[in-house]
Amino acid sequence: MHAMVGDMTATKVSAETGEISADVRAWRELLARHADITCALDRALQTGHSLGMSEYEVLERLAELPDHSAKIAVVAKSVHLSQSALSRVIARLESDGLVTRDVCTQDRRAVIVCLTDEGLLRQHEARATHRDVLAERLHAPLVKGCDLTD
Amino acid sequence: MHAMVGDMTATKVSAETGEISADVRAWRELLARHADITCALDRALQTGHSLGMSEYEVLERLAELPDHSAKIAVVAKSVHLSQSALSRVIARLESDGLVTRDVCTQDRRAVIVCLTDEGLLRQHEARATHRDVLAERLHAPLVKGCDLTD
DNA sequence: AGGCATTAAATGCATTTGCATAGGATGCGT
DNA sequence: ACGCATCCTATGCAAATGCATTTAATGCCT
Repeated sequence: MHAMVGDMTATKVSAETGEISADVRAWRELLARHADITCALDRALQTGHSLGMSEYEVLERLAELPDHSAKIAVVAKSVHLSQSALSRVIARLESDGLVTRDVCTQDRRAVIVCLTDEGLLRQHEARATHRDVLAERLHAPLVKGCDLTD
Repeated sequence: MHAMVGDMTATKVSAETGEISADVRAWRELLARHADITCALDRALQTGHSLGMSEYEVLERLAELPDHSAKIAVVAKSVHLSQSALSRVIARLESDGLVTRDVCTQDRRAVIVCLTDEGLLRQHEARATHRDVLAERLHAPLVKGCDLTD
């Protein structure tokens, strides 16, 4: 059904002693790294470029495409947002003049999002900030303790 | 000021070709892993134990302590929530009868959170779910594409 | 053509979160 | 003892998110 990870001995021991398993430690590190970078990235993008992380990511994905446009459903596949959240992110980007939304002529249910010139410019400006924050924090040692016994 | 990571040649090339840098790839993987596990964990804890992830984490930290209690400010150090969000998580846990909140007698500004018997029980029940989800997804290959060119 | 399941996107609503602020307690300097 | 900066928690408020539902368009089957 699904793979067995670790062995019963280790599980039993950690349950008995209250020790923290390797998985939990790894998970907490992932959480800590994610929180650190997300926070820094959000602040940097917001203060420097008036963009939230979700908005930047959509711009980024579009900028990577040859024609800077795609159906919303396609963008959804590469962004970790619910369909409704993505719909609203794109609505915000549109009202900021960074993307356009046009009904797809082939499939009139779909909407094609396309980066405007201003959107492409903003993405390029923000890209440097984005790169710098990642370079600075992606591999840096974590500061915050993962558990109270540290 | 801050360390230079990578070299200008690589940066220039990726900027020109639109290639995705190693940092960005790593970051997207981190985001994808985080989203996948967070989503699964939240669903599993919610449907199985009526607990959100934030709530579970607070219970977990308290359960690891010998006396199952700590000042809120101490818990805050191991959880990635704003002070206000943590305050509300603890308020929810209290109204669910899983923790108690008592003003610290030594420092009457502080509040001591303490796991109730029911809280400890719930944490123990949920711990198995938590462990299983991590074991299943922490090292599993990622399904969702990280960029639109995949 | 008509009916029906399916798909795409938008919207109402409740929840969670963070920021800014307020309220209360502590401790230190004078 | 008084004043004042600091610390700890709670709360008002706005923004972002997910779920459920709605609206609209498509494709298929008969």
